[in-house]
Amino acid sequence: MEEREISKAVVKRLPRYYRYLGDLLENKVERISSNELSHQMNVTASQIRQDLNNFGGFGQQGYGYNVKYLYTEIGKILGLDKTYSMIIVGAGNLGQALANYVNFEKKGFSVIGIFDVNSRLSGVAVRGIPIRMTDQLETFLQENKVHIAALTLPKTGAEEMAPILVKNGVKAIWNFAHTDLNLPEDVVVENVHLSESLMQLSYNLNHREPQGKE
Amino acid sequence: MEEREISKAVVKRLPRYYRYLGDLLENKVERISSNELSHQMNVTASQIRQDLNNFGGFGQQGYGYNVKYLYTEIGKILGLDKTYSMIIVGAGNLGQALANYVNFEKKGFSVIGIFDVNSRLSGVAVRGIPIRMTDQLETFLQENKVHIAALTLPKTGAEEMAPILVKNGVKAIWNFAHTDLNLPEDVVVENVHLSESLMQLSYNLNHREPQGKE
DNA sequence: TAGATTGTTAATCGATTAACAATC
DNA sequence: TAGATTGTTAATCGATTAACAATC
Repeated sequence: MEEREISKAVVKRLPRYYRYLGDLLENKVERISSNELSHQMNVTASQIRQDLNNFGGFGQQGYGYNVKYLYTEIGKILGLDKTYSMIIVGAGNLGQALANYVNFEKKGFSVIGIFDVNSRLSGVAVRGIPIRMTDQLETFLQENKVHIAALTLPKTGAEEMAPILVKNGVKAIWNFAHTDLNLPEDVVVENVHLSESLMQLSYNLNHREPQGKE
Repeated sequence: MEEREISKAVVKRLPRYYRYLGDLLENKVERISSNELSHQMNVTASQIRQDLNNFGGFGQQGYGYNVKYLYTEIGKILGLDKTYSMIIVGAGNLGQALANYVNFEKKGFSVIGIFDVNSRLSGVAVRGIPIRMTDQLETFLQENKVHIAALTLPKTGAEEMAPILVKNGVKAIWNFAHTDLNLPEDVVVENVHLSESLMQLSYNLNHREPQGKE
């Protein structure tokens, strides 16, 4: 199970490979060379080969890569051959968007609970999943195995909830709150900071090249 | 206006500095050294100083950085001293979440229109902004200066809409669709690929260190 | 002034790209 | 077999970290 450490940059590229391979698969493309893929994806062929070879030799000299095989293998590397139970803490627009979304987009991530502090949402259902009150969260965690918790609530709420989640065995947090959660090393956190993304856009909008050169 | 090229990595860190400085400001901290900030942010002091010095000397030897001043300056670098008009194309949960969200979170980004193809949403308002039909988009763009367009609609829709936006002068696209938009060089695109973020989380969940070491 | 801490140069580290021998 | 293309080593490039002189 223990390969040498894979860099963050590589891990970040894997889902993109996966997406392109999925598209190729849909278009019934059977095989592809790193060169051809590099043109489609706008990266170097060298990078593709290096990235893949972190995990093994998936190609064949003189042939390239079998699309279906490579797609499946990257899926396995990403853990998409497994299923995960997920809860969403914070049933605002964003939480509800995720609830509607995650199930659709990718099998394997199954939303089994949605929580909120707002009692007006009590009993309201999103995609058949009733919104529960946050004070029932701990009990719920004890009665249900939860792999992933998405935090779609304000900063202070997220900081309060995270340790409770961790205490009750949640090992992965998808954090949409505007804060960096400080959690034990064996808990993985993936941050989605939308306002920081928007600021990057704003930066780039103000610093882009004048349209002179093509 | 033309400094030497700033790397993507640096730009990505700026909003995080901005957030920490904002928090410090709220806590009435007047000055901070790169060393102290580095501890709070879990980065090296060297990196902070290098990053900032891409844009100028904001500190003072023997003193450190004035929090309020640095906060303001980074804000300017990010373009947060300006205002932007924004539209949201795709009025599903995610689009509505953004509409509710962007205004709150950061002044300066003002949502002036929301569009969707679904005629059942016609006339429905989100935060006082009526949802318009997509076939009115082009006219709207001609009548209103739009700086930023958020694309919160499916892949195919996004690929159709993007060129229309660009043709009518939109220079910044916040893309939530699962596709890489191929647009002219003077248009900036910031991608938020949630499913890829979730896959990274899944990867890390499956490859994290066993909890042995602290 | 002495102490602190920046701005900046130099050293190191890591990631990307190039090159090519291995091999299908 | 000859041609294509990988897997992998070596070279380059860029980003991070360390060190320290400048200076408040």
